[in-house]
Amino acid sequence: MNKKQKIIEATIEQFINKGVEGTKISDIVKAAGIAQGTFYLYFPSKFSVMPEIAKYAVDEIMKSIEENVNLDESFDQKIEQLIKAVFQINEQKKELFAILYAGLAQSEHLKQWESIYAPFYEWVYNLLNEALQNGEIRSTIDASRTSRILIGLFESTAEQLYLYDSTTTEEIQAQYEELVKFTKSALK
Amino acid sequence: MNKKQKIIEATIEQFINKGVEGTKISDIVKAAGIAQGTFYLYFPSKFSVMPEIAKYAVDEIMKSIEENVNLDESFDQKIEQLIKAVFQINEQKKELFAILYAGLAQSEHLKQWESIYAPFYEWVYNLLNEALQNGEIRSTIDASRTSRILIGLFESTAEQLYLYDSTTTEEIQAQYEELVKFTKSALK
Amino acid sequence: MNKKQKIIEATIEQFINKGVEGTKISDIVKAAGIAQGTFYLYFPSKFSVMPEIAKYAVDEIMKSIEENVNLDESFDQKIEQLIKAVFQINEQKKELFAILYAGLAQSEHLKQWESIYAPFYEWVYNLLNEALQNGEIRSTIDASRTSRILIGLFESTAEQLYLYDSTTTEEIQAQYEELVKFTKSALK
Amino acid sequence: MNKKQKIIEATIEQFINKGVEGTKISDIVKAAGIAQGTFYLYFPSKFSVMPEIAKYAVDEIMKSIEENVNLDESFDQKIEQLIKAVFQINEQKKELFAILYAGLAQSEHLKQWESIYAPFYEWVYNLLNEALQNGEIRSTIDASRTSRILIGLFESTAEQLYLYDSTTTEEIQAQYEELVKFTKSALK
DNA sequence: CATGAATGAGACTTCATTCAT
DNA sequence: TATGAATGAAGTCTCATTCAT
Repeated sequence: MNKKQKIIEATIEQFINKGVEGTKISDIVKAAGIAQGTFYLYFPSKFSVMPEIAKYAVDEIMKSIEENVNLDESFDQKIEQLIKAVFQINEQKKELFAILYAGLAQSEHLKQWESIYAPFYEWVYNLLNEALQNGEIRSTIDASRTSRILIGLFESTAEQLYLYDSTTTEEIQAQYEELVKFTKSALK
Repeated sequence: MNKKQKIIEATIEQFINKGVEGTKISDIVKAAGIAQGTFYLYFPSKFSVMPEIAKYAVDEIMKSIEENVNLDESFDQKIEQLIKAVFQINEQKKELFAILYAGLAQSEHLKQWESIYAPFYEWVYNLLNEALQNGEIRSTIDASRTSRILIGLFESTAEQLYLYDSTTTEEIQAQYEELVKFTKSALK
Repeated sequence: MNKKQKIIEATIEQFINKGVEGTKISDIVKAAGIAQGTFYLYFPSKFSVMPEIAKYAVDEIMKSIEENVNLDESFDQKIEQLIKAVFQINEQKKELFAILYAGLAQSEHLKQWESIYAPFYEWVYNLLNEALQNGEIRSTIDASRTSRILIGLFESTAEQLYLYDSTTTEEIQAQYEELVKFTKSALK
Repeated sequence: MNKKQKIIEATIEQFINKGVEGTKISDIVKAAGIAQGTFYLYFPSKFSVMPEIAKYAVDEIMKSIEENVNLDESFDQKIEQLIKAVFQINEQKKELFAILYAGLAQSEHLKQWESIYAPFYEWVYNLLNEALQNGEIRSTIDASRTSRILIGLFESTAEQLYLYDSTTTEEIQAQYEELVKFTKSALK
């Protein structure tokens, strides 16, 4: 594997284990099995690895969607599956997403993340557009604006649930169902 | 003003200007006009000032709600006004909320923030409960769960808008209207 | 002794022993008997100690002049004594002056050194002015310009001699005499 | 051009722009258009390029002398022209000479520079010798010693003038004239 | 001869924390 | 309580040098 990829993977691992601020460059290079100076050949700082991590996270989201959502089913079912996909990936990679959500609030890199998140936005946008054409959702919906609203809605709800280690499975299931009802109703 | 209050205000100011990680204890004491050692008489670290900041932020949210929401009007109007209140305070204090949202993702303090956020949750919870009793929203709504969903929905949408300096007023207005429609429909 | 003074003395000592570039901040603080961080309370870098060193060197020059030059004697004798003073101090502190001459060529600090060297310039200027009034030197001399020429002449000659460890005493004596003749003739 | 020559020229360029200590090997190889490791095939360190730079500088001095001094004219005119030549080259290459003067004070390489400077010393030495034979200067002059004194005198005066960016043309002209008078008088 | 990615020792600088006053 | 000079551990980053190709 090339060294850049090694650095990215080691950084994700260390960020998850120790948090962004708690991670030292020396932790990263140790985990990556490279020399201290080598890190700086590829990135000027640990923060500049963040976009790569965001790309990885969005890839994971998209993979989760692909695995969970059956495009042949009804719109309602696809919404359920989509929410399930978001919940699942947030559960599996909760530390990773905690890092991303915290980092997202640092506006300096927002522009970059706009483009990194694009595949997710687009997927939801297309879903809504198709549903609009099929008359499956109310015609007053603006697909572009609503795709942003939906993504924020799903992620904020998932975040609330999974960042608490103490949340029970029943609790999560109940909140999932509430969110599904809420969303379907919102789009009707 | 007593020194503790001075420290809290100086910390908010510095966190907003330089970010949490970028703020040094020496910045805070300089801004507060106190000696370096004095800080430690009140707080063990800059992070331990965070709950005070969160309290301040929730106070600001509640003030914005009180100013914007007329409890005598219809449920639909109250929802509109509530969203307006959330948008307004996110606009006015966007750096402050950026800090909070970033901090929220660090699960260590989530428990504390649960209780700090309580007034806001409760306000929305009561709003929903009353609407349920008046038959103004669908009866399948769980007021407690939905209050969390709504708060996440409103704040994530506002955050997306205001953390971009480049978002236009028209864009914000349009997104506001989309969100109002979305929310009303969700609760119907 | 206060810590700033300790730093200055330790820096001179280390610069002389190891050269400017060869001296580490850690060498200075070790020699000064203070903590690493303390250095930065007083100076932002080792280079910023240079003006203090230049002041010290000019003090040494002026002390050497005071010790060697008898103001009551004839102009010719005072010139001889002045050159002797410059030679003596260049011999005694050759490493210190080597550092200064090297540093002088870095134009960034020249303005500062102008003012630090002022006492020496002024002393020579006054000497020439008095001699002009007494008719001891040719009237076509501009005291201000010639003071700069003389200082350059004396220091460059001394520098050439003392920076070579191998220069013999006889050689130095002969060059001293040649320089005295040269200077007297120049001013006649 | 061969790579060694490329390295020398690139080093001069970089030393002038960034100073000796501020220049990295990587700057040199970039400017020379060669690979990092290639530098070490020709020089063991950046400092070891210094003698080559000194040779270049002395070549420049000698060229300036050849251009400015008409050997057929009177001794007084030749002195004027010589000083003009030194001033001119110090003006044109002030950064280069700043580097040399600073480097000269590092005694380690003085021996080498003795021989590099030889052509300049010799030229002045011959000038003085000839003038002695023609009775154009006082017979008490030792040509060898005085050639060193003169070179120090000219260069120190020029250095003082040109290292200050702010020195005016009039000021330079006046100092030039004072130096010419001074020198002629010294040799009479 | 030439390359240039990789190395890693080590200097620099910061800054939370202490403690004598 | 309050002060602020001093501390020194710890992390960042640089850059000369190497060596497999």
